[in-house]
Amino acid sequence: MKYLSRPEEIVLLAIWKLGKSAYGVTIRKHVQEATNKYWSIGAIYVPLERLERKGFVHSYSSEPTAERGGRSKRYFEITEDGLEALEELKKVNQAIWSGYPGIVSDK
Amino acid sequence: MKYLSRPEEIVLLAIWKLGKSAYGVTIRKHVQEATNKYWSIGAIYVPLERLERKGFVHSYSSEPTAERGGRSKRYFEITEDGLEALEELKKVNQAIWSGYPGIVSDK
DNA sequence: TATTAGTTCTACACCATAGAACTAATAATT
DNA sequence: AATTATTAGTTCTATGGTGTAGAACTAATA
Repeated sequence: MKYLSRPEEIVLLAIWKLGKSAYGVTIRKHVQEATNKYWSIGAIYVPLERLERKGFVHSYSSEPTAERGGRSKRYFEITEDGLEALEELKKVNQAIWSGYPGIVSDK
Repeated sequence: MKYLSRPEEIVLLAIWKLGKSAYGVTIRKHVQEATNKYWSIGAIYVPLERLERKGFVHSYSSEPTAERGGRSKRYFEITEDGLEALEELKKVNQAIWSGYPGIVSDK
């Protein structure tokens, strides 16, 4: 299994953390805060599209909300395969970083 | 500063860990063991080339050794910029993974 | 001349990233 | 009430860069 690219990893983790409230705008906000960097709109939506095509996330449209501009949102949720990919990635990360200063390997 | 791609991260960490003995073949071996996956020759050397172009590593040729096929090796060493990039990456990794089960954030 | 350790080369599909354009809702204006 | 402005949100698309494979090449000893 190929691993996820870094943007895919970052976006997928954001979805995992956001749970039920994961849609384009909240994901982007979360990612920008976590990485402390500007992310363009495309830098979020393109990986989202690819994650969905690969089966790591699934999306559905909500009802519009009754606020100005409150159009229907496209919510994302992580799939079983997505969870597995995260576990796999976690293992690889721990393996490659183990021994580096400031990294606690929890065994 | 853009982050390193994943192959670049993996290869750079391998160089860091290998220290004085980092050259193409040992790097490849180390990376394959750490990730438990097959890596083609190009999958190692191309990122190496790019890391050098970006100033994260530096390379030099050794004297040939006196063994069959023992031609001169191209050793790699991590630069100051490379070390900084690793520190930056470590921070990003900790930020995006914090809160995920099985991750110890050492604060 | 054969064999071996090691590196260079290169091709191509896929990915990263930016941001303009589009959509569909409510609010303001006449 | 009809029209226009504003807003939240998503879709689209272009382009340069990256990921990955492995064949070809090189330079040493057997």
